[in-house]
Amino acid sequence: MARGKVQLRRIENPVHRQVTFCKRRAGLLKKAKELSVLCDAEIGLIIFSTHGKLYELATKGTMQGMIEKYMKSSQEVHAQVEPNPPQETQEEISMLKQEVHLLQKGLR
Amino acid sequence: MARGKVQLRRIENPVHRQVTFCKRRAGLLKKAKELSVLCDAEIGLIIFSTHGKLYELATKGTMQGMIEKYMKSSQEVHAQVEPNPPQETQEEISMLKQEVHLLQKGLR
DNA sequence: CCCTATATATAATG
DNA sequence: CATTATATATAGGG
Repeated sequence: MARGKVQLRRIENPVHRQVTFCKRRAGLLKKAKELSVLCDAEIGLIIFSTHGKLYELATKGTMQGMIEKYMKSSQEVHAQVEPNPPQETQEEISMLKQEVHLLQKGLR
Repeated sequence: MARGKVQLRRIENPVHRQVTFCKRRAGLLKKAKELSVLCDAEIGLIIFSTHGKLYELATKGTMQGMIEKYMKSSQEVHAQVEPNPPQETQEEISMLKQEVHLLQKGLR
């Protein structure tokens, strides 16, 4: 955007990072509100800055209500599919499977 | 944006609304990821469509962890327990590791 | 904060 | 789903 393309990696300069954080956070919140209004969706957005400061948005009702609704829906939707296994764990499985595959090829 | 300015109100035409929902939802998720990476922030995003379908994003860890952190930070007194990774998953990892081991021996 | 040049997002259309 | 004309978002710089 604007006078310089941006790299998709952590901005090292703390001042730049802070400025960008403010601007983009505002933009993100605006977009979230728009999506909610335009498409009649319910949105909950939680942001923790690097230093742990909390920013939030709940477009309908409260964040609490949002969370509760999420809990229920989440259980229904992917209780069996991908419940709690952290992404990391899933990735480990993938890696291992791939390795097994390679090793088996190596044996032949 | 684009060939026509947008009114900040609910889109009545169900088809248009659905299309817009898809596009903007994708955009919002992208922006959220970018903000997270660029500014090293932790973001949790929950979206319920008009018909109650859930879409979510947690940029670090799980949504569960995000929610717990939120609970503490917002100073609410909602103790929430996160279930542990399923044994099944852990076992699968063990099995795979062992298999890798055996195959490696086989190669020697 | 405000501005302005550009990068992006996306409404409308093919 | 791909393209394209415009509307927005925003990086860099006062």
